[in-house]
Amino acid sequence: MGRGRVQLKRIENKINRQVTFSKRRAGLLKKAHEISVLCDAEVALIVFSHKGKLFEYATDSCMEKILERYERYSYAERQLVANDSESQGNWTIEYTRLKAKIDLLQRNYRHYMGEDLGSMSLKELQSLEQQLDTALKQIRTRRNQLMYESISELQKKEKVIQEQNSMLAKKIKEKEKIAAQQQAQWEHPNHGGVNPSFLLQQQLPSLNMGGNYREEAPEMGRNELDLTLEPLYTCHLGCF
Amino acid sequence: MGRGRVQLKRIENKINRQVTFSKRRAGLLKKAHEISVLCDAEVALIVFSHKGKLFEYATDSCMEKILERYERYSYAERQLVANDSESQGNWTIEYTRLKAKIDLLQRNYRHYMGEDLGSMSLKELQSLEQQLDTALKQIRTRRNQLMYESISELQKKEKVIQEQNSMLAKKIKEKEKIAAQQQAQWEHPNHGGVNPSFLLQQQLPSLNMGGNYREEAPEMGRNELDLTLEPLYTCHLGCF
DNA sequence: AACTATTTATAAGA
DNA sequence: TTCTTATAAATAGTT
Repeated sequence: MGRGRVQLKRIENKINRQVTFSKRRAGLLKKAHEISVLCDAEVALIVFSHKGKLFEYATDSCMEKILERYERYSYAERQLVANDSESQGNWTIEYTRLKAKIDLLQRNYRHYMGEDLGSMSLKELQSLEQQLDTALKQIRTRRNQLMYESISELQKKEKVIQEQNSMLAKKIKEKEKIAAQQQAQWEHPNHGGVNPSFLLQQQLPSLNMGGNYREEAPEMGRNELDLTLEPLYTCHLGCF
Repeated sequence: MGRGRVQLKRIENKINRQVTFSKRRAGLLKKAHEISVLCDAEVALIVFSHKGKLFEYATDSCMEKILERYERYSYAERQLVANDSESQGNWTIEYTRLKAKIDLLQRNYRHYMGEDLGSMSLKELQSLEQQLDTALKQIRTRRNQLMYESISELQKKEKVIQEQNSMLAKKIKEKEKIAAQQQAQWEHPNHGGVNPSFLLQQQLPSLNMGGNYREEAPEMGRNELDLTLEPLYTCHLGCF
């Protein structure tokens, strides 16, 4: 249906295939829905694109129910509701089925680990290779995403801490000012006398050093260092 | 599509509904197959008629495989369903154990497919990445090995066939020589007379043509062509 | 089941 | 991706 007769074989052009997939997928889902409504049928449609993306349609949006029904139909023996009298008979079958499932999964898993490849055909190998390649890409994308997230979180933290630091710096500056004023007041009234500000004079240089550090803080890259300064300041300030 | 626009609602007339179902079902299955082939997609289609009859299509006739893949995709929902049915049930411990095993395997498997990576830490992702990378390398090694094996086998075959060809060529050359000698013997004794070699003279040109082909044979790339010549030669030789 | 008038789907092009 | 359009396909109603 379209401007040319179509060959029933894989479309080699990638772009073309993608476009056709997009269109036909829409058509297929629509038709599935139509037959479901018009004819009162129960339809389940699952489509995985070449790239592995999932598209699905299910009557009444109840895929699991239909798949259950399908399984029941395929494995007539299967019964989920187990009454004690009935369950005994079905048990063996169910058990066998599960074991088979495990076997299949383990085999697949081994293949995904690059083991036990001897039994695979060239075609299977190529398919596996492509799938793994895709998976690896996805994993790397996810890893990068995680790393970026981690980085931006660290940057946020850095910002917060820097703000804290500059706030603390401001506080200390004010305290210094007050301290200087107090010193001036004390020094002028009692010339040449021994006074209690002796202790304060000893402490001032260390406070000034702290002041210098504070000015530099906003340009610092390592927040941990700044953080360790905080209790020191608090301690000094606590002396006043 | 048809002689009237169609309302998207259940067809009440039973006969009509049945006929429409039949027609549309065929169309739907066909389209499912087409998108699968054209776009290299994996399709599973399940249709239960109103009466409960099952119709299905699956890419590569492997419904279970596709359903497995689907289940892996919609893992979270499946988990809920599983928990529900487990809580109501008389399941034995063994059954639960097997199911747990399957869950674990499927989780790992999903990770190997590059799906459901959200729950993994950076460290886990890096480990997975490395493992997959290793697996991929092994798979590619195995694939290359298979291809080399295939190539060397073909080369062996080619050699055998070429030897066969040159043997046949030799045979024909000898036969020609004998034929030429016989002709010479017949022509000399009866000068100008009509003789039975008339028939042979007619055949010689075709034999020479065959001879020319034989000379080229060792340089030919396609053995099949040479093989088809074999019965022809045999036939000509049979005339002597 | 076949036929055919129409409606739909869609391939190709923009 | 989305729109348009020419054409192939699907199919509703009929025989």
